[in-house]
Amino acid sequence: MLIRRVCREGGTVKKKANKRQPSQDRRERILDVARALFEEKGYQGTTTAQIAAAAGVPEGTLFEDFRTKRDLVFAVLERDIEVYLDFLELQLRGIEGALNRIRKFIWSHLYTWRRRRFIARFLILEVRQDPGYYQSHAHDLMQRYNEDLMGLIKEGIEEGSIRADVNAEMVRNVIFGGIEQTALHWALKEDPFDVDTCTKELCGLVFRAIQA
Amino acid sequence: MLIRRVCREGGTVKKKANKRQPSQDRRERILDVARALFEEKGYQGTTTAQIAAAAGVPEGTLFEDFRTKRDLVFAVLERDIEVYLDFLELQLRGIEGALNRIRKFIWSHLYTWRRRRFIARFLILEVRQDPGYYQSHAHDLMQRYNEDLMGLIKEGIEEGSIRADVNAEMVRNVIFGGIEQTALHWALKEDPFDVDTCTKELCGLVFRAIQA
Amino acid sequence: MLIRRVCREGGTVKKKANKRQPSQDRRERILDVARALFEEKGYQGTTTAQIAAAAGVPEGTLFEDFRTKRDLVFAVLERDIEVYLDFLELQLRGIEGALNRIRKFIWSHLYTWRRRRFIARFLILEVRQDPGYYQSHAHDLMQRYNEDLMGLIKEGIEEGSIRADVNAEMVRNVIFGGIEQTALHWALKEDPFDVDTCTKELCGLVFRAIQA
Amino acid sequence: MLIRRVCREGGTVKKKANKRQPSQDRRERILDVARALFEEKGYQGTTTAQIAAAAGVPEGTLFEDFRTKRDLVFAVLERDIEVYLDFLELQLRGIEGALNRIRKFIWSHLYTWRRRRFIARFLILEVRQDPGYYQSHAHDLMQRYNEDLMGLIKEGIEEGSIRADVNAEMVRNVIFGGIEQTALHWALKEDPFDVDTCTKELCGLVFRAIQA
DNA sequence: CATGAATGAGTATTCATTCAT
DNA sequence: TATGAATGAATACTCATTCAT
Repeated sequence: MLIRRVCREGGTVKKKANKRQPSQDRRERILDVARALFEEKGYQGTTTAQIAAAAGVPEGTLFEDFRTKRDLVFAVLERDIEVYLDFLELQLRGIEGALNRIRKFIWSHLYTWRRRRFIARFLILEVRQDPGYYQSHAHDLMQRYNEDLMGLIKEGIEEGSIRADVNAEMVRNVIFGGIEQTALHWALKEDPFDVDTCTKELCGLVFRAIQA
Repeated sequence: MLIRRVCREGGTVKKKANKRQPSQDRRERILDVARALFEEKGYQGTTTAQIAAAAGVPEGTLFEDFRTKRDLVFAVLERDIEVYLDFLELQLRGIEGALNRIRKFIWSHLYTWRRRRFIARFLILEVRQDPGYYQSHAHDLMQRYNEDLMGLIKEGIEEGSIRADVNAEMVRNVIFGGIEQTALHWALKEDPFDVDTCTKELCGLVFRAIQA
Repeated sequence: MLIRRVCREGGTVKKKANKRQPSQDRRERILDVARALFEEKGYQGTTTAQIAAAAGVPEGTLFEDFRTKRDLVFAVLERDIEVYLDFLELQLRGIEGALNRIRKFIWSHLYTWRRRRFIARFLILEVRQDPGYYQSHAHDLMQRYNEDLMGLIKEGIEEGSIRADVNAEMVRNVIFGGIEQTALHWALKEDPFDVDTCTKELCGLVFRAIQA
Repeated sequence: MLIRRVCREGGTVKKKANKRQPSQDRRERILDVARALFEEKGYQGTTTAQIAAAAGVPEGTLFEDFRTKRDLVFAVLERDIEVYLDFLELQLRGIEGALNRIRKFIWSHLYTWRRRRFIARFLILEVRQDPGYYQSHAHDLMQRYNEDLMGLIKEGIEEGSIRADVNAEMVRNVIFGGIEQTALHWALKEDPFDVDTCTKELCGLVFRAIQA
């Protein structure tokens, strides 16, 4: 079965002289354009060929940096989430009181989703359907994030600033749900929201509900 | 308000009343099996061939009743939403007081999503990415549904049962968001929720936040 | 994940008015051109696109008639082998004596391979590497064919026309091997052989070796 | 005749004697692992990356020693065939009589194929399809090998030990064919054959056919 | 000479939709 | 109106080979 090769070898394959690409930049560039394209057209709607073209790399290179297309999305997500979690951690430093920390948590979340529509869209709409997501590092990060909020709620209960009779899970649902609805309207309709105002309003409602 | 439902109540729900009966049955059958398959394997994961086979109709027939596969999903959604809205309207009859009506609204929503995982999954995860959705009748129905809740909230403010200083939009966000988070955990993890308990907990939180 | 479809649906896809193709003819035509191409360029060297183009059918049609490319080769082989076995059976009728029957067997084999280079090439060179071959109907047929020759040899021993001390397996090896070498030189070098002469010479040698 | 071998015997077998040693080792190592991999997974089934990795050389190095992957297979073949021809030449020394020499020829052939399944498999199944093979040194060697057997047959005719009326070509076909069939069953089915027994049986048949 | 990252051409198969009957 | 065979566009991934260092 040597035939196929034979055919290819018939003519010498000459291409334009290629220049090397600094590898690290390249990976970042791919992640950047992939995020933009995924944001614009969804996961299924974006082809690896499009990503490669937009990043100015040959298609084969994509698969050197990322084993599969799916690995690529997860890599985009992970990078963004990690940046966000670092940011969040910094934001929460030096803030006292569970409620104040929850307020900051909400603010940071809205602030980030506002700037990175990609995270909102993919976390809410795309990856949830992918069973692989639940084994991914991105999911781990989100789990921890989730637990962070649960932790803050319980902290509040312990320190007495949050009523002991609230159901922490439902509180989390309401907070995440409120954020998600707010962000979603924007993510889908391009109807931008004001982070400070939304934070104030969401906290206004939620705190009145849970304050001791 | 929910008036529009009332209007359509006079006649039986027949869209193309002149179509001969076998066709009508067939259409329903297709919608039924399509819903089941979409629920099980998602939109992309379900082929028109599978739907046709399961419905016992030739593949070409699908495209007589529905111009495209996308139209078919939307039709499934529309039918379910319409059934739901009829149900909701009935549930709300004879209930006095905005808060009581909102409670019933939440309960109905959770109750229905619990029984029709398809609506939850597709409304939250699939159709939102489809620009066509925003022109579809399904979206119109959801819009009006949305406005219904807004109406109830404003009603409450007017009748004095809800604080005048709440932001109605954010209240709606918190309510829908809370519902969605609750339903989502279930839709994705098969972790069933109890409708009555969840209603009670969600209302407990929300009402404490908005009660005058 | 409705996006991809959406994109495709954007423009109406209009093609040249297609004419129907009588299905049975088509299958045969595909088998014919596939045989020719496989013969010319081997299995790996032939693409499904080439086969489809040569047969004048759209590529998708190939996969309606044959589930996979591999199924297609086996189908070509099976058809040819079946035709050959029918032919052989007819040739052997009314011939008395194991040696005479073996001579006819050899002659038929050479005669057919001479006309159907494809069988020679694929049976000797290509399918043997394919594990799937050993489960295929084509292989079953060849097995039976093999056993037929072994049967004739044993028959000869029983009737006393073949020496009892020969190793039947090696006799078969020598016969098939002799045929194969003869056919192979031709199959590869386009150096045609004369069926009658080769039969005479091969039988001359072999019979002198095995005759009682 | 086998004379040519004798000529090369004076010096050790060094082709590019001026090459520095490490390169020579490397080349051998590559040939060794390539043979093992080709044997195990066939030509198409083996990637140059795998070969490079197994040989512990960078991929680029492969293409310094061998212009293409195809050149590499041929090189493996050539080396094995050369080793075999040297071996054969040695085996035939001091044997008198064409039939005795042919017997040794057959034995050596079977003995070698038995130990180097690679040669059997590639010569019978893979390279024959490659038009490049017929220009390769490996093919030259096999041609000469072929002619060697033809020479022995003619020798036998001249010395009167082989009947003058046999067709030398068909004798060769029967001998090679018999060997190939025997080896093939083993190469494909892992059904090992006994070299001495097979030699005896094959010679038993063939000699009875051609003995004067 | 040696390297190994970069390259991009190449390919089997699926499936929504059409349209000749 | 109903059919279902026919259609062909669309797509992720591999791997032999090159060439800048």
